[in-house]
Amino acid sequence: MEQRILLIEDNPDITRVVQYELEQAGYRVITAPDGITGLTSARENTPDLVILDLGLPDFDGAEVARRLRKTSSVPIIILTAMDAIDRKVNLLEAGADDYMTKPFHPEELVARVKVQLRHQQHGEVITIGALEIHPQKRLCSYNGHEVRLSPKEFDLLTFLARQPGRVYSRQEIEREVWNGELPSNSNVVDVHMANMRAKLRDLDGYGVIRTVRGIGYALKTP
Amino acid sequence: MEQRILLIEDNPDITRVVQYELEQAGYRVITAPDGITGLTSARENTPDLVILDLGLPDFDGAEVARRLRKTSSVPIIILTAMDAIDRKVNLLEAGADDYMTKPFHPEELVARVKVQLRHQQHGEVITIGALEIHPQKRLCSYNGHEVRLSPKEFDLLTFLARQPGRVYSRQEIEREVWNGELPSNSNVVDVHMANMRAKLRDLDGYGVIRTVRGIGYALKTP
DNA sequence: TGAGGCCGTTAAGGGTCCATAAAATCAGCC
DNA sequence: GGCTGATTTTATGGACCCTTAACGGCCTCA
Repeated sequence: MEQRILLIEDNPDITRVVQYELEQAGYRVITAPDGITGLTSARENTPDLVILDLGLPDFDGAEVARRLRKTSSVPIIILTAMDAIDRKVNLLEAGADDYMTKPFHPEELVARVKVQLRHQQHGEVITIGALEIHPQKRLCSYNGHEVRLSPKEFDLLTFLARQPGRVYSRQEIEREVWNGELPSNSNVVDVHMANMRAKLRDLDGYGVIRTVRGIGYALKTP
Repeated sequence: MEQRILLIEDNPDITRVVQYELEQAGYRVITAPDGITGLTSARENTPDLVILDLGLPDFDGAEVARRLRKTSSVPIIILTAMDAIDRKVNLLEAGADDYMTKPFHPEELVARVKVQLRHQQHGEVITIGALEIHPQKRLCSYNGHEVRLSPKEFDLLTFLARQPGRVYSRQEIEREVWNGELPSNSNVVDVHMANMRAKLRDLDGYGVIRTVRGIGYALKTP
């Protein structure tokens, strides 16, 4: 299926060139001249990727990126002037996946678009030893065998997998996975850990989850 | 085979010029002076491409595009006055593939027609295991046997097929397939899934659609 | 070695979410 | 204007999951 790219850019010259290059590469391009229009269009057209200029007439680009991120995980590529490059950390933090400084070669932009879409296509995979987690697909496998996890179990394991080896306290886990809404004497976390361990045990996944007495839990690194 | 182009345009002058150019380029041209006639003609003649004027005497052009799209994915090129250009996003949303602002050079229109027909020619096919989807023809088959899907069902399946395996939330599905216009407690999505599953079940297409409790639906990858 | 906390395990209750059928509404077509 | 099929709503039953609570084991420190 034809992939759609939303280009949010106020400069008509840049818009025209970029649009042409992208269409030559086989993408459908939707354009918006300012942040408001762009956000609306993103909601209506659900593009596969967004290219966003920082210097928009109405909004700060980072603000637009942040708002996009609130409702979607669409990849975002930022266009920025050379002198604004020191804010790149902020951009990546705001949810941008890549950035380019003006002036740039349109072909390079196309190349980066392809990279982002390929990432998106394959979907992130977290690998920890024999354990594989596909957050997009919500699938998990051990040694190539599927592990059927319940929703909470999957969230829990994915959370631990964010930093394998690091010990997370029950409080941290409850805050992230349960949004902090649990009675103080609940042992739900323990129960879920036990259930996951049982499922992994059936696949020789002994000791994937490590208990640190008095502190919390962690995933064992290979 | 000679390709047929349906031209829906109320201005006889434009009609004559465009028809001449297209016939010179080797296409067969069918004309219609208003929306009703155009829609009827589209059904009867199954053209390979439709050129549609926005300013029709009876209907809004976007409305005509939407109706065409309900039963066919024939490429649509919109003709619009310059001052209506800001509605272009709406047009693309309504299902238009391209647009031209009046006045235009007839040769440019012919060029765009060629581009659209070339895209069409390639006849993209999405294959997921034994499941095949032809977005242009709006046909779907399993193990070589045709699956008769309703328009909404087809849109739904095609949407899931954009990234096979990835889980889409009901919200995402409603945004894309229903344009986000659904009461918050509706379960239409579920019902359509059930109906599709029933149709696929008749062809041994067991378990093509995966339910992810608490999240949404996904297509199973082979 | 014994007490006290901490953790593992289990099973049952209650609740949420989903599948399905059937009824109701809508839209296109003759 | 009625007919047909598509779409949506409503209702019900069932599957699955989360949580609670109770108990037993193990570790640790006196």
